[in-house]
Amino acid sequence: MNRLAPRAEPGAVAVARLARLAPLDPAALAALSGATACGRIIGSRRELMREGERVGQPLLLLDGWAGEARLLPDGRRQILSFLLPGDLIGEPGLCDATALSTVVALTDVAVCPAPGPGAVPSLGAAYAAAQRLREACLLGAVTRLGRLDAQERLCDLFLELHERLDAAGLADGGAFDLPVTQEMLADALGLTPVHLNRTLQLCRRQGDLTLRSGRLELASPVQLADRVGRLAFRP
Amino acid sequence: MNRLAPRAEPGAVAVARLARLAPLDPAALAALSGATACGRIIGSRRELMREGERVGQPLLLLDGWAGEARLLPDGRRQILSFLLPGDLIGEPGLCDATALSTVVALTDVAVCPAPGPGAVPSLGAAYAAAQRLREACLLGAVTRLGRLDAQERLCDLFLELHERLDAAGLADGGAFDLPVTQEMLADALGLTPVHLNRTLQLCRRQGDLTLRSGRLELASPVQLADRVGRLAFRP
DNA sequence: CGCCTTGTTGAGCCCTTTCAAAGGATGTGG
DNA sequence: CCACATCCTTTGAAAGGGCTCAACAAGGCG
Repeated sequence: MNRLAPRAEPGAVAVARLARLAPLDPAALAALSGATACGRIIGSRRELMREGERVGQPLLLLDGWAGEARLLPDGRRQILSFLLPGDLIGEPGLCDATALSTVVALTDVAVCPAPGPGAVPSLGAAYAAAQRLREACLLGAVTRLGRLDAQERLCDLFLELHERLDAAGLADGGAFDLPVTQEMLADALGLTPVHLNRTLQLCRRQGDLTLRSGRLELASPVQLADRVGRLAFRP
Repeated sequence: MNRLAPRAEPGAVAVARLARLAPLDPAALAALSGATACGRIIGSRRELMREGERVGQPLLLLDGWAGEARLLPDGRRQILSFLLPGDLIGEPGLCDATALSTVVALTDVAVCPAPGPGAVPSLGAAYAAAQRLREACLLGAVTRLGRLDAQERLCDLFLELHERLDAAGLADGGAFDLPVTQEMLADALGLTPVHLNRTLQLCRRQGDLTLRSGRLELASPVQLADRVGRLAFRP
């Protein structure tokens, strides 16, 4: 089930993504390469963190996708954000707090402990930038769910993922791997799987995208962004 | 229009709310009382910050309500969060960044510059706690908009406001002032004003609340929280 | 007292959900 | 290498929640 293809450099993309958020000095790079060496694989559907429990060691996601979610007592689920390679799970520097959300591995996933920002200021800057980016995405999610219709939501989410994956070097033009089920997308977009599927087909028929065997291609990201009124995040 | 009743102590509730987030030492209290002395009034509907522009001096909201919003090109509006007395507008310590959202005064509002956390660690701790609370509310908003129906959304929002106002000493049992129009509530809940109104009546008929002339009373906050499956935030 | 914003109500339509079932993939075991 | 099981995707039909349009009542404020 979504087995991870072993990469040449386990944490290379994650480190590259952090480095793009803030320039990393040798000390930061050393701390990171020490950490990525301790990576471990966690199976799909496993929980990395549970809402209400103490957050443990903050982690750095090296490979695979995870999801931050809230679970309602009656079984409904809302995915708050997708976590991509290079994203943090839990806030470094904030220990001993209770988790605000549950984090689940959506695919098999590789993680390593996130080095504390303690003695490495450039790493702290990267973490701060990541936190800020996360907030921008959360605000985007609120707007998406509150004021966009199904088709706009879907396109807006795909555009966000494209931006983020592109920043990690994981996008190829308008195309990228989308290793999640339609049900997960539906849980992120506040839709039912059935309606998500229909919306997807609508987008396909309009020529906005193709999605086959876990690979998504956006016909024209910029044009699409303009059409759904998405304003890119510029830090 | 929603004129501010002058208070004996302009920033007392704001300071009290911050103090409840983290114990404030004398240095922090001094910095705050210096700042609150510089408070100024800003009229309803005025913008305090605009998305995409540089954030200016971070502010502390002393009195009145503001709203953090995103505006779509076609006129739709999503209120991301309500800002209450004691809330921060802009992040202290993060200067020279572009704003991620637009902040509007929803009523007449009193603000003062937020003292930088620089030399006062206990103030920094309070700011960090505030930031964390803000994140919890954002996650709550995503879940609300994504997975709750109209009635659940409304009750959940009222419960959040009650919790937050209660922490500021601005709630009286299950009752508090709600100085916003139904249109603003609708913009926060991703509903149309018309449907918000009907939902409100439904809640009234069920005996969950009364709302007259800007004052809301929740019949039984705990019971209601249990019914809509809201889990209180416990730091 | 009259204007203007806000709140309320009605009717019909549309987007999204629900329920149900049939195809397609994918992986496992024989 | 095929058969089977399981998960995921796709499609249909009908119901429902929320939206739109429109008009009217009700307050505040000048």
